[in-house]
Amino acid sequence: MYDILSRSVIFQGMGEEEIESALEKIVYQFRSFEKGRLVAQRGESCTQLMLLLEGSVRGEMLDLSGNVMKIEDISAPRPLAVAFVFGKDNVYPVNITANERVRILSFPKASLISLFRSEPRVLENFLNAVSGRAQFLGSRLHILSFKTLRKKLAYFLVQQSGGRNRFRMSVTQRELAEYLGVERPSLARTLAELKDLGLIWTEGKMVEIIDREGLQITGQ
Amino acid sequence: MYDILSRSVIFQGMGEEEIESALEKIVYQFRSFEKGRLVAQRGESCTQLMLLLEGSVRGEMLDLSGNVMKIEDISAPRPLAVAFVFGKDNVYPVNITANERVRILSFPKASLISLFRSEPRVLENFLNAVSGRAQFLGSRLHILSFKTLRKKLAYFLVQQSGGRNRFRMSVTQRELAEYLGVERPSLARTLAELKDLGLIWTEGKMVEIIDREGLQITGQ
DNA sequence: GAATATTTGTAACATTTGTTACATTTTTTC
DNA sequence: GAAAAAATGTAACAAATGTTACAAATATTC
Repeated sequence: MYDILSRSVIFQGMGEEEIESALEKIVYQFRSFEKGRLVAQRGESCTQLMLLLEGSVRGEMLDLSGNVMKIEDISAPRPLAVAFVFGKDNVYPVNITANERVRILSFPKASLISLFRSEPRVLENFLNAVSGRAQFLGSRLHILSFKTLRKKLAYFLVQQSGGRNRFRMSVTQRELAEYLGVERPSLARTLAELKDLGLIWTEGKMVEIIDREGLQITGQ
Repeated sequence: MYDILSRSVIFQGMGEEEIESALEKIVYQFRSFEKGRLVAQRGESCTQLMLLLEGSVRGEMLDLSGNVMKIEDISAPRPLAVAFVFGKDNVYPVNITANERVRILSFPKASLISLFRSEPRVLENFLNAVSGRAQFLGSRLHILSFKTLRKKLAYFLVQQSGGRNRFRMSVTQRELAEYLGVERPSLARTLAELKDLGLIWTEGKMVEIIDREGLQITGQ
């Protein structure tokens, strides 16, 4: 188990013995859920940091008409809901459901705080995790704040390129469409427009940015 | 100054003398910026926690075509970029510009960490601030993930109502439209649709939810 | 309370995106 | 490497949203 923990964002940078001795001093709990079971329910108060040891879960919300909207997938060894242990609204924002059999290590908030005291590395890791979460959400929000799909896509491509002129798309069109909040055919259409305009060139998953400035200006 | 700090999210819950003696032990810096000056530039690395003592700043990005897009306004005594002191990408995501003359208290990351050690309350406050930021962004993202404006608006109204059937809108249509990422006339049109459907009733800024379930189901 | 600024309601039309469907290509599985 | 599954390209049409403009209502300022 300690090998899994040492690869998690919360305990990274610590040796297995170090983790073991740190955990001896605090209270924590093992929990297992079978496939399809509810790990946490929307609105339920979040008083523990949960760390996935094995398996994966999905966050999803459902409206009154019964539609399920998948928000996110989380796999071991990631923590669940790092941003909801602290802060004002200590309730899960979505239902969390087991995709398969999962094993979870669960730390009450008090244990977490005492870990912060005894292990500065855990505190730093936790701060990094929550901050990273906020950064990720901020960057998603940023891209969604563009009003037209062409702008969203242009911004995404420039960001994805990381300054290089040729790069490989790391996601499928379907995934990218979901990320940008549009339908897949709409994305394909806009991608074709950028190609027709001579701003980019693509072959399979390879993308070449031909006119970087034009790409950034496109759509005003 | 200590009175301002005691009202900030970072030092709240601490008395003025307590704050004063905590600050005596660490390094920090005062800075001032005139109206219109750049407080921090996009891409610049963020190594300090900045706390607005006076005035307000705005976060904005600009693309190569020179268009300015306002992201957010921040007023004293709020901290700037709490989520960028820690985490992987320690760079400002946007330009931060002074709206008027501002005074800022600036804590290097090392000072912050030593504050965390000596003042558990500051640590807790900081954790709450970053978590709160992630929660805020997550909830905005959540609302933007609805594909149609009618769903976004319905969700917003249900959320805003807080369970009550009559409530006062706390924002103008223009602000709400910006929040939802749509144009103001589009919002007004959709609001009128919800009224025509008999789901809500409005007069001035007062809103009454007539058919809560219908509102939640609307638009599937 | 008169003058001014801001907000709201609404309309016509342009543009963008969604929807559905299907053929083709690429990747994965066995 | 053949078969199956997934991903991609594209088209026609429907629906939603943007754009622009203006009048009416409301709030703010002096």
